[in-house]
Amino acid sequence: MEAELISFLVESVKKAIYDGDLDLEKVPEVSIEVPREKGHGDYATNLAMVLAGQAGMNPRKIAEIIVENFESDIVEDINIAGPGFINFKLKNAWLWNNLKIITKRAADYGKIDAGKGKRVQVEFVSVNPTGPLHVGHSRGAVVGDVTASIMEAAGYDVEKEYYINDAGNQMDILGKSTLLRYREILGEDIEMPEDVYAGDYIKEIAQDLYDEHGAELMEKDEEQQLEICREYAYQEMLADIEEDLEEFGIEFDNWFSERTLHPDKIEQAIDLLRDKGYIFEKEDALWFKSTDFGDDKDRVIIKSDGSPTYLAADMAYHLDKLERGFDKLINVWGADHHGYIPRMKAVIEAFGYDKDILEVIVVQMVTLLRNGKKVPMSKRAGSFVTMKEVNQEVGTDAARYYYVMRSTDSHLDFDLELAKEESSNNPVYYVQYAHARIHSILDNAELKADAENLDLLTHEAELELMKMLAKLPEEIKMIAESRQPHHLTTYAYDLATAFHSFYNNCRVNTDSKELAQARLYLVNAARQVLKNVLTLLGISAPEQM
RNA sequence: GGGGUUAUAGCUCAGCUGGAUAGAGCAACAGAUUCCUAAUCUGUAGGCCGGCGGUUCAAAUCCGCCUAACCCCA
Repeated sequence: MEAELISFLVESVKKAIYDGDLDLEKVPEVSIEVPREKGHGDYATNLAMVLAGQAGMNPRKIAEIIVENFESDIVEDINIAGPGFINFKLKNAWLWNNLKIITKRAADYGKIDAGKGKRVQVEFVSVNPTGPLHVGHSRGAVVGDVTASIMEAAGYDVEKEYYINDAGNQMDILGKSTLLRYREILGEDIEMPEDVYAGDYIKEIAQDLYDEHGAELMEKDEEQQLEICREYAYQEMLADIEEDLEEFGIEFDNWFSERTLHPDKIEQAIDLLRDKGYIFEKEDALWFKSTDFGDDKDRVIIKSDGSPTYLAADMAYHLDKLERGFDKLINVWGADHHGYIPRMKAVIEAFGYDKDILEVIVVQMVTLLRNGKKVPMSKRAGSFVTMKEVNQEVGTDAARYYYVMRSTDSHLDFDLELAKEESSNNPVYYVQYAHARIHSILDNAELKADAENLDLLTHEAELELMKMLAKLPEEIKMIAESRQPHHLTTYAYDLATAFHSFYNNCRVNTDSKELAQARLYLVNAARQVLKNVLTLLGISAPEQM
């Protein structure tokens, strides 16, 4: 819709320039918005005000010229208001026709080709497999998942990836932690040191290990014991993570193991940078000269003991991503990693790519509250609430909605008790209820939906609903471009509001056959759009509640 | 000490590239269903958009400084 209006406007301006009414070099970027005030029409543009400077005329005069030259078959009324706004009122016929488009495209309605098939990788969650996913990870998981879905709907070729940090010291600690618990099960009196994972899940892993292998580990030397424990715990942890995510409706196209980078890929990445002159030696360590690319200091990549740093592996990993030919790499990171962005951008640039290929969505922290009180969480201390626990407590639909409903820039307070107590006021139920209500209407209908008399749909509430339905493609475009999935929950809510208002104003199954059939057609289109939006959010669309 | 994010109604938050009278939910108050699900709808009230400067025809939005909270780094 916006695109059509813009092209009509551009035509109008071109014509005015050609006729000599406007003195402009070229037609500028035209933007269109939906005015806050309904009285201002369906759409509006500030084009005349933007042009005022370069054309050297007052905005209202320019607006008059544009309006005089404006021709369009979808606009009912066009007028000038305020300091120079041009307001448009659409013909209802356009809205009626859009219902047919929705019906025809069905599950594909809302999909657009703005992404033009560009290949985008979204990497998210990527939690170390040393413990279960906790509530702090959930938000990034949902944000990444929904962002990926929306970008796919916007016409990008999207791949979702999980990077498994399965190499490095934390894996050895995992092995050590498991071994100590295992020996405890065998009857040893163990005092847990500070530098191990203390969570109860380690005990469970150790118990499983014992159930499978009995005491046979003790016959091996300590190095072997540690390795067996490490690998056993790793596999169990990873399986748990995959299961938790799957239950949360999150599936990845690719699970990338850090181990596949050691040591060859890492060496290759370093060699590449060394050839380009970005590697130097100092104090027995190997450094990456990231300050050449705007980082505030250079970074160690190989420590003096010869072991690679996290950054070394991340370099190799991102080189691998770049070589896979993605046009855009989107990483979803927690706010505690934001300081990592400049050095990763430096890495991308050092490899010879545009640093803007990498885009990081920084997701602010989640504070879990219970009865208004902060739940303290520390992975090391073993006191944390898992993703699974929260999802079981409030339900995955509500959990997903809550995690994605706020701007990623804002901190999120998630009160469990509130989420449960207020479940009847939960926005997610409000949206789902609209969907269920439509099914109820359709179940009760004795007639079949028919597009024959859509021109009977002229009630204010009907027009509002149809306009809301027509907005979905524009919403998808805006959300995909801004990477701000929370806007989709706002849209879902507004759409539900438009429907509930319609429901209370217009009876669908009425005595008038023609009107009933037209309204059934409208209601079915609304059902489809609600369903499409909920699907993008990964939330179920119940037919009964 | 340096950096990031946030600050908007009593509470939780929207406000897309600067635009017309700053919006929604919850809470409060007043109403609505002989009829498709009242988990709904309609209305009222509630604001120095953290503070001070600056840019602009126009600032909640952009820039600078200050304050507070959270998070990173030293």
